[in-house]
Amino acid sequence: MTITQLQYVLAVAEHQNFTKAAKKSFVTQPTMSMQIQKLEEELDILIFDRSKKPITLTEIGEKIIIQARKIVNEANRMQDIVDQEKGYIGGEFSLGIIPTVMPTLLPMFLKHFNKRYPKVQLRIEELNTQEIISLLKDGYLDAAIAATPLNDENIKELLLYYEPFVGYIPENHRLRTKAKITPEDLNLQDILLLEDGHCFRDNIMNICKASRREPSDSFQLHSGSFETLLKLSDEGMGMTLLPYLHTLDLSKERKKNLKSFESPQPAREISLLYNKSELKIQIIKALNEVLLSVIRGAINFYDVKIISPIKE
Amino acid sequence: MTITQLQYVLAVAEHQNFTKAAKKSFVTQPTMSMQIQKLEEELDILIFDRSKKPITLTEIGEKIIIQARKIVNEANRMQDIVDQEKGYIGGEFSLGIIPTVMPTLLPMFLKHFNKRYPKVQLRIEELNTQEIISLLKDGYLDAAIAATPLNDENIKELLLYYEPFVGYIPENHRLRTKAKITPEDLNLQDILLLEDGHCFRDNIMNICKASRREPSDSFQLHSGSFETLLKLSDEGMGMTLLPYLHTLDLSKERKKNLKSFESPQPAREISLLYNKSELKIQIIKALNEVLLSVIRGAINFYDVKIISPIKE
DNA sequence: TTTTTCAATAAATAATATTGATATTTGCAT
DNA sequence: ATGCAAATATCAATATTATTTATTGAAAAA
Repeated sequence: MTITQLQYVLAVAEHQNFTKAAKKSFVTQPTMSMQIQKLEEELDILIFDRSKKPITLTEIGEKIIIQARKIVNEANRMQDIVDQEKGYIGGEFSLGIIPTVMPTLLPMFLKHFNKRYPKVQLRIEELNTQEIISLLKDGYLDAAIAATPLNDENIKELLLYYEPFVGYIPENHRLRTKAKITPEDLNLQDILLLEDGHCFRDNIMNICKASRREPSDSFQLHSGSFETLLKLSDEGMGMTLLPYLHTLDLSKERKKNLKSFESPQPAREISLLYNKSELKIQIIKALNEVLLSVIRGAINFYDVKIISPIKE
Repeated sequence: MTITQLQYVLAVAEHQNFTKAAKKSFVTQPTMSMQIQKLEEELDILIFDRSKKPITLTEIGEKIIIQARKIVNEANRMQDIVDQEKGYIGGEFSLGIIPTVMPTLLPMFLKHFNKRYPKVQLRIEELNTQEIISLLKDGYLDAAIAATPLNDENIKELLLYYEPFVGYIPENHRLRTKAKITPEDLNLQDILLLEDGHCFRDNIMNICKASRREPSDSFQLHSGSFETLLKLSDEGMGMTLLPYLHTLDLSKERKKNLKSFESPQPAREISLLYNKSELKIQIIKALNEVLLSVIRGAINFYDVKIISPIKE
């Protein structure tokens, strides 16, 4: 059994197709077939059920790839250990970020990070929390930025910042006259929400739940971007809630509609996440440092009340 | 990097000698040298410091072998997974046993186990608790039998039995007239003990400590075998304590000198130990079953007080 | 049926591990 | 110092193994 064979098995399991797996592994298809056959022969079992289209894993094959992934991950970690010892920070690094953090945080740190660690090739992807959890566990992502706590024992969290929610209240709204708002003021009926799948939506549902209001199935407009919500709100369709960093680059006009919560402000917790296996931990630490240094200037809240990002 | 190369590195790290490592790995010395050089070149570091005699690991080499051991262990586990799936119980299995358990337990279960699992090649070694802990962690032992609890998070324990301590009181001893003895009766001054390193010695020290007597540095005779202690005791040199299973095959004469403790009897806890990585878990489970079935007939105590095997 | 897709097979080749023979180094004793 | 012994490195030859190109075979799609 060789590490290469295990990588081939993982590739086929991923693509469910020998030819594609071969391409992705930069070898020819016969190489794939033969090496996997050799491994199957050595273990004296069938890993793949080739009778089905597309190819599937056999029952034992499922267990084989879990173990194969472990071995390959540990093997990759060897280079990590050497790099760390040498103080070398470089290589490919893939980072997932949730949509509601992406546009505000990315411009703040990307340039800094690239400048300080030019040998790290960042691949950044916008993903929702569920995707992030699953991809982190499978080792397809090296780290991610999302709302926490997740309470997942396989994923470690490094706290980045607390980001309060800020109300965006259009003219003529019932809350317009209040100086500060409270969770009890909120009514899910007239809050414009992002579409399902965004944890920010769940955050807000949890604020409202915390104030003991029942969520309802009435007609709600859901959108994937805050810009849309803001426009709808400007049209008088209701209020909405924004994460603090999003409020910084609103127009003067729109800033007049902002209304913050009474202290302790409800806030979301944003953290850097990574797999407990600590693969590429030295890059993760570098990333964390850069993020913290960038954030320190922009955001600084202590008296906040953390709202869980999990659907409750 | 290949798994074979990692195995070679582990072999050299173990033997501190390329030539011996090569022999043990069934290859020639040039193979050793070249493959390890190749790995060192690929990682661009030196794993071994060849200037010292015997060869030592470099600072980074220490970290390399820890990771190498992980990878090789996980790789070995692959065959395990397949075996388990097939219900196959076989292969080499190395078991450590503490000296004070070895002679009584081994004859009881070895024949049964061999008969039931003829394809398992048991390699049994007599080791003290400290050696067992260290070898289990390093993966040189697949399992071990020792006194517990160890409270080591890397080692799992399967309880086998509780074995009470029994007093062996020669004629004319001050305790001879008592029907049953208590921990408070004991005085470390006149108890014959096994030599240092045996956990059974520590067990007894802990009984005495539990009865609030100070251990002393007076002249004590220490031996490695109970037979010696018994002979000395017969000569009137003092009393001693035996584990229950050892009392079963004493001569009629000697059995007259036995005196048990008042309930709850102080007892040691004997368990089957294995690494938390659960390598060869199916053999461990098989071993546990056989041990339990054999012990069930011989020993059966519930109202006992467990004495820690750890030096306190 | 014909075409397309995809994995298996065969034979040739390239890459790599291993070996036996030998050189080099180091420590140690004379 | 000199020679010896023990151990690792090096070299060239060989065996083994992975990979490739070309082709076949089987199953699904047109």
